[in-house]
Amino acid sequence: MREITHLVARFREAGLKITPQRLSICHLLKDDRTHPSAEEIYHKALEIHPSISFTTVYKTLQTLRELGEIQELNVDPERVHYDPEVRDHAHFFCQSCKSLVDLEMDPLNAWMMADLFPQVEDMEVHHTQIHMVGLCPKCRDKKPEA
Amino acid sequence: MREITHLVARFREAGLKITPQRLSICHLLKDDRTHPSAEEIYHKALEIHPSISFTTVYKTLQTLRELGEIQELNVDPERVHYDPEVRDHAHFFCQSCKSLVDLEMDPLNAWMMADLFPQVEDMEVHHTQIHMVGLCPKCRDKKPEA
DNA sequence: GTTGGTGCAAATAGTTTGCACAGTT
DNA sequence: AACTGTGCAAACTATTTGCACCAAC
Repeated sequence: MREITHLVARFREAGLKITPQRLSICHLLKDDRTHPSAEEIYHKALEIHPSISFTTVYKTLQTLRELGEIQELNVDPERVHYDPEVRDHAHFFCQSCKSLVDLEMDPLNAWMMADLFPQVEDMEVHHTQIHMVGLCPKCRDKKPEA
Repeated sequence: MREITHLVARFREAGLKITPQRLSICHLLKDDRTHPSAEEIYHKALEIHPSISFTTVYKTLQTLRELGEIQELNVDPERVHYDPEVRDHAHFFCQSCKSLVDLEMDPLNAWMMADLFPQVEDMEVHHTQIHMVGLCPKCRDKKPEA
């Protein structure tokens, strides 16, 4: 997700209006590395706009996704999470505490990915999601099993 | 997913009963490389057991997942898909026709994955999902854009 | 006979939409 | 003024559960 000024320009180009709600949602997303769900973004937005609706949040997220400014993550079977970082990178999802953290991937490796899967030569790949699922250190220690 | 005889043994060990419905679902899954959804499996099962319920299919899928005989794929935001192949491998999901195909990955590369993400050393990784999302050759040609 | 399974129907929850009014341009 | 965005409420859909009866063991 790019600078707010850039987002504003993109909204204008697309004939979309700049509303306080949208701006707030953009600001909220920009600094959030926690991969929030729509619901979580809605609750944070409520603190700024006590009368904002979930619908507005939802539609804004759709808009930002269509503009390619955020990406949706489908790791958590229970809900979609949103990520302001659109460059391909990996994620670790903890099945216990549901936390979702970035896994850095150096550009060289990212570039190598396509080579690992020669079959995708025929496909038009829009994005790649690499998800590791399991238990984070905290949750692993909580459940010592036996 | 292993041989049916092996599955039967595992059911017994776990104190689970061998019912015709379960056996049929296992057979259906075993030969299916299309990554069906629960609904699709249900419809195939209906042809064998005209009175089978979605609930039974659903619960059997849960059981097989708990036994580690199948894995759930979270690529399609609209529904969960099931895969009888539990070894780590990648998938390509077509956003247009919703097809989901396997991307082979040689064992060496699979093994390398962990090295690409040093951060996961602290995590207990249960499984890895690599998803490439975009358009398959057919759908790409259908939408020539401009 | 005991225990777990099946199937029906209803509940749950995340997501999506229709529409009237309000705000941006 | 024109047109898009907002917010409410309702619809939708995949998923999950409670429970009475049935079947495997």
